[in-house]
Amino acid sequence: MNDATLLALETDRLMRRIEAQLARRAPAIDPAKVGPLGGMALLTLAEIEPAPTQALTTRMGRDKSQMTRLIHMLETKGMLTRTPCERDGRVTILALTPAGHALLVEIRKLMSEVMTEILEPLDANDRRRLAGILGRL
Amino acid sequence: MNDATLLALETDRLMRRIEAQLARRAPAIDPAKVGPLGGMALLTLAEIEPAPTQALTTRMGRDKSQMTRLIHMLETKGMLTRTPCERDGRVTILALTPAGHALLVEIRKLMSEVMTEILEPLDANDRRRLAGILGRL
DNA sequence: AGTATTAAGTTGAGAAAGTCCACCAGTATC
DNA sequence: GATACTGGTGGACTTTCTCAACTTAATACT
Repeated sequence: MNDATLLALETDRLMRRIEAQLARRAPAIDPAKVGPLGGMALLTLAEIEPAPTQALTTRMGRDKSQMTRLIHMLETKGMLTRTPCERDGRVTILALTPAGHALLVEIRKLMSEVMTEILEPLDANDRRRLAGILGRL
Repeated sequence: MNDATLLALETDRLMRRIEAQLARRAPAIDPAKVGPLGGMALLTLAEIEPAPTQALTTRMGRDKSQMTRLIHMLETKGMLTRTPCERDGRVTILALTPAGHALLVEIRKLMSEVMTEILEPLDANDRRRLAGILGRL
């Protein structure tokens, strides 16, 4: 077995575990039913808010049409606002609403519970290293 | 932003990049159209072959019904064989066929191309560390 | 032995996620 | 001002995922 290949498989496994854990506990904190992808979008948006759709799209690595629909869903649920950009008539700027921020608090709490459980076999050094490495990729 | 949360987002981003790169180049080497998930399954099976369906299922972290269908697809394409277990009448043992192994050679080649590209910003030490850490998770 | 659980695998149905393509409306280029 | 490009939208479709019901086989109970 090739090293690089193994690495890809293990990354996939890790991601699946994270998603499974989240799915198991998410119902409790997701009354608005934004779904896992919606949650990801909110988390990602929080990093760069306010930002044009395009920025969120590339950051999440998803198709733009998928993003359009996701964003509209989040807008109708009151989690974010879409305001047209003044400088460029094509772009719309996304920003979280207070409700969006409130939901994020819950999502982050959940996420950190899940991650501490999953990262449990790692010591503090490993965690720092992992974070550093992922940051560079 | 919480560290653990960031880590999950970055893992997702990484996985998406891997998948996107694979999808971009896969058509060339996938005349049998096993698809990305099929490729993953073959790679994973290669690690543990011969193995019962259940082992592959848990290793891939997917739902068993999904796995049933995926495996049947791979069987009809001649990539693996399903033989009933003698000891336990419930389980079926999966094994790669020569065609499966042949396809795997291509998949691995592709995978390692993609991964060297993606891991390019890391030096050898980081790669070893990352592999070690993922192995422990 | 005879019933009750539990486990492996299959099937159905439907939701969620992802992909591909054509399109419109602004913007930039020349 | 015609042309190409970019951000975002919508339609149609495939793949992946999930949930629940069911079959058959093994195990546990007592």
